[in-house]
Amino acid sequence: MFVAYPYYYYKILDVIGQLFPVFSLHGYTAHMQHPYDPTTTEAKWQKKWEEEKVYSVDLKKAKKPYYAHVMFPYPSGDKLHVGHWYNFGPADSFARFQRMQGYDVFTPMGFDAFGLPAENYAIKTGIHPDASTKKNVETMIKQLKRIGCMYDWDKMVNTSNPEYYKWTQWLFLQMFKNGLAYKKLGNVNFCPSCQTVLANEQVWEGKCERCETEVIQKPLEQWFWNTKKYAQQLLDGLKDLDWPNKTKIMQENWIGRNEGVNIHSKIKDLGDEFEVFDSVPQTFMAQTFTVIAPEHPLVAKLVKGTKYEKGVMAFVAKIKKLKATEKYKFDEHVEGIFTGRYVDNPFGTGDLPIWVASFVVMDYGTGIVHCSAHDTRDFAFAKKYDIPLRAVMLPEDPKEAEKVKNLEYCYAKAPEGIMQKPDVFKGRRWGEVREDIIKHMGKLGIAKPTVQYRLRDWLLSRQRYWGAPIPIVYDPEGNAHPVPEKHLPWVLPTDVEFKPKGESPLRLSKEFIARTEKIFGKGWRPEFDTMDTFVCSSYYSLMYLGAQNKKGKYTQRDLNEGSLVDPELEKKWMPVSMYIGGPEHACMHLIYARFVMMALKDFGFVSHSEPFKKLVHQGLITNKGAKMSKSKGNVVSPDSFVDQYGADVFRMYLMFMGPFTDGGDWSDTGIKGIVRFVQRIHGVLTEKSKKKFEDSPKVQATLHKTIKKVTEDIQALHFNTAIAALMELLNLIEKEEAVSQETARIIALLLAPMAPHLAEELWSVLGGKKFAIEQSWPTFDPALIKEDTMTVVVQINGKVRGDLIVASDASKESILKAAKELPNVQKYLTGAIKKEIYVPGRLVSLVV
RNA sequence: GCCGGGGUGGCGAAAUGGUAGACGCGAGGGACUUAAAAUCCCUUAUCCCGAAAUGGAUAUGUGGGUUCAAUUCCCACCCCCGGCACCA
Repeated sequence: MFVAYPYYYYKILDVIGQLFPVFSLHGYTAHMQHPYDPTTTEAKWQKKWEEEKVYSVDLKKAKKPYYAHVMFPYPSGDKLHVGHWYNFGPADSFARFQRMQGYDVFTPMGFDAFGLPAENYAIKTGIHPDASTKKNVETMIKQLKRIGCMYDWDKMVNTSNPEYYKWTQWLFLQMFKNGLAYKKLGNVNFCPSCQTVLANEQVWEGKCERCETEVIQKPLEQWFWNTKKYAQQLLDGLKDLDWPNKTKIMQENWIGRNEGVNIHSKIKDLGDEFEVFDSVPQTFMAQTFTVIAPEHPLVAKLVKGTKYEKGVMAFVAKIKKLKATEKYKFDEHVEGIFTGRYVDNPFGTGDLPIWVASFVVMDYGTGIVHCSAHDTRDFAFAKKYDIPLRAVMLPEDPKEAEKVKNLEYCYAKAPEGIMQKPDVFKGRRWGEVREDIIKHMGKLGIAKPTVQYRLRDWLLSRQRYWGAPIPIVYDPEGNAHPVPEKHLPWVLPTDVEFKPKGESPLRLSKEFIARTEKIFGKGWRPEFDTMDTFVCSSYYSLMYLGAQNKKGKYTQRDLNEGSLVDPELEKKWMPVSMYIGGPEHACMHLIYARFVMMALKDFGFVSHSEPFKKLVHQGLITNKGAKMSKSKGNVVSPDSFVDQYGADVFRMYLMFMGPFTDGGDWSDTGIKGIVRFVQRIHGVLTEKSKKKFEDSPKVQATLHKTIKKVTEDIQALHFNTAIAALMELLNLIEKEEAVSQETARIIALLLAPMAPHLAEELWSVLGGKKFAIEQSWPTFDPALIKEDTMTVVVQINGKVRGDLIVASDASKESILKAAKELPNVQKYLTGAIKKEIYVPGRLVSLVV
C-alpha cells in the first residue's frame, strides 16, 4: 500500500542522520541504489571460509609451496590500528594472488607475546601477564579475522606458551652446547628510583622514560650469544637476498667490516703486551701517542701505586658517569689524562705516552689506539693537551706542505698525499701504498693484517619477569650448568611480585628455587634472568612449520623428536618466500633471525642458512605528519570505518592511497571513492551482466589490457594502480548497455585478491562454482589487446602539434605522409626537414 | 658528519626516455527532489588570444648539461624524511 510521507518525516530522518552518522541516510540510500551490504556479506563469507577450511594447508602434501607471512604482532590490549591493516591487508592480497596463480600458499599468523608492555600492565594493575596476554590474544584473533585474511589458524604460534618457549630454551641449550653462549660482565641501564633495569628504548636523553630520574650504568653478569662469529657470513649472505637495497646497506653498515692491521705493542717497564687495530696503517710512522678506553681493565694496572693513580682513577669514574647520564656528545666531551706510562715503541721513533681518553670505544678493536697527526680527532686531542705530533705525509703544493709540516692543520686520508716516511716509501702516494705498507710492517714483524667488525655480540639477559627463563642452573660454587632437555619447558614460575625491587623478579619465587634444589641438589640456584624477546622471534617461521596435528588439535613438536621442525618440511618450505614487515627491524630482528638460522644449519638441524628469501617493508602511515602513538593520542582506529563500509573497502582504500612501500599521511577524505567503486561494480556486474551477450571489441581489448595490468601490478605490489585499472574498466563497462557474464566473472576474479569478500559474493551470484579464491587467475590474450586503430602524436622540434588516428598495421611511410599533411603540422613545416623519427605506435618527430 | 629515500595540480597520486597529471578525492555547474542526502551528467594545472578550434605560451624543488624528445639520464645546489653516529 502506497503511503505518502509528510515533509517532516524526511526532516526527522535527516536530523537523525546528522546526529548519528552511522545511521546516516547516505549509507541507507546507497544501499537502496546498489544493494550490496558489506557487513552481512563479509560475515557470511568469513564463516564459510572457516567452515570449509579453505585456508588450511597440508604442509606435507602441498606440491607448489609458497610460504608468505608478516612480522607477527605483539598482542596488545589496544585494538588493531591502521598500521596493522596497512601491513596485513596488502600482504594478504599478495598471498591470495599467489594462490590463484597456482601455488600452495601457506600464510600463518602468531603472536610475539612475551615482553615489556604486559609486564608494565601487571605492575600497574596486578593482573598477571599470562592472563592479560591470553585475553588480548583472544580478542586480537577476532579482530584479525575481520580483515578477511587467509591465515591458516591451525598453525598459530604464541611465544609465551610453554610449548613454544620450551623450544626457545632448547635453542639456548644448543647455543651453549656449541660454544656460542657465554657469560660476561655487561652494563645495564638502571633507574634508581623505579628500582628497575631499563631497555635502551626506555632511556630518554639519559633519563628514565617514566620518572625522569637520571639513569645509571650497573655492571651485571649477563649471557651473550656470539653473533660476531657469524659477522662475515651475515655480510656475505646479503648479496643473494631479494631484499630492499636500503635494508641490505643498513645491515652492511651495522656489521661494519673494516680491514686493517693489528700492531703488536708492549708497555714499557710493565712488559704487558697487546694489539692495536689500525685501518689506516700508511701513516704508522706518524704515531706519537697512545690512547686507551676509560673502561679498559689495563688502566688500573698502568697507574697502580704511581702518583698518577688518584687523578686517573677519578677521571675514569667521571667519564663512566658522564657516559651513563648523558646522551654523549663527542665534540663536547673530548677529554683525557696522562697515565705516566709509555708504549715501548716498535717503530724506532720514540716511546708513545699513554693517555686515557674519553673518545676511545672499549668494544671496538682492542680498546687501545695509536694516534697520529693524520687523523682529525687525534690531531685535535693532541693540540688540546700539547702532545707532540709528526707529519709523515705532505700535500704536493710546497706552500701547503710547509703548513702541514708545521702542524697548522690536520692532513688526513688524502689519496694524493706524498709519503715522507718510512724512507723506502718516500715520494709515493698515500692512495697507492696501503698494501705495500702492510707487507712492509709484516716483514718488520710489528703488524699483521686483520679484520674488525662493528657488530657486537647479542646480550640476551633481561632482568625481567615476562620472558622465557634462561635454562641454566648454578651449583653451590656458582658454576653454570645447562638444564637437561628432559626438564624443558623450564617453566616460568607464577609466584612472583611484579613491583620492581631492584633485581630480577624471579629471585622472589620460592617455587623456582625449591624446584631447582629438588632436581639438582641443595644450594643450587636457577638463573633468574629471562631471555630477550628477540630470541623468541628469531626462529618463529620454523615454528609455524613445526605445528603438528595430534588428535585433531595442533601443538608444537615434542622435544624427544630432537628438533623444532621436521627436516623434510624445513627443506620444502624454507626459506620464507615473502616476508612483509616494518623497516624498524632492519638491524635487530632481521639480523638475529639470520644468525639463528645460520647457527641451526651449522648444528645440523636445518638445510638453509637464510630464513627470508624475499623481504618487503610496508610504508609507515602517519597522522598529521607524526607517527601514530598512544602517548601522542593520534592513533586512528579502523573500527568505525570497517563498521560502516566493510573490510574490503577499508583494505582497498589503504591500498589505493599510494604505493605500498611508501606509506603516507592518514586522511579519510578519499574513502568515498572506494565506497562508490564497490557499490558500482557490484551493481553493474549483478544487474547488467547477461549470459548471451557479445562484448564490443573495445570492451574485449580493455578487459585483456586490464588483466595484464592487474597481474603485473599485484606481482609488483603496486595495488594502487591495479585498482585504478579496474576502475577504468568499470567506467567503460558502465557506458555499455550490458556486459557478458563471462567478462563479469573474470572481473570478479580480478577483484579477489584485493576485495576477497566482494569477489566471493559476485562469483557466487554470477553462478561460479566453489570459491573464487579456489579459481585460477585469469590470463590475457595478447591478440585481443591489439586494437584496430592507434593514435600517433606528431611533434615538430619536440613540440606536439597534432595527432593521427591510423590503422594499427599502417606502414611507417604512410604515417609519415599523413603526419605531414595535418593542417596544424603544415603551419610549422616552414623549412626543410632535417630529421624524421618514428616511434612505432607512439609518435612521429620531425626536426626542421 | 656519514649512509639511504624523496620533492609533480587545491589534495592522495600516475607516467622510469616518447601526448605530464591516468585513477580517485575535493571544488564548480547541471539533472532528479517540495527540500536535502544519495545517485547520474558536464567542467576542473596556470596564463594568453579567440566566436570556436585538433590555437598559443608556461609548468614535475633550483640552476646547468646530454637528446629530435627529459618527471625519467648526467653535474652542482636547496629543502624534507628515515637510519647510523667518538668504530681508530
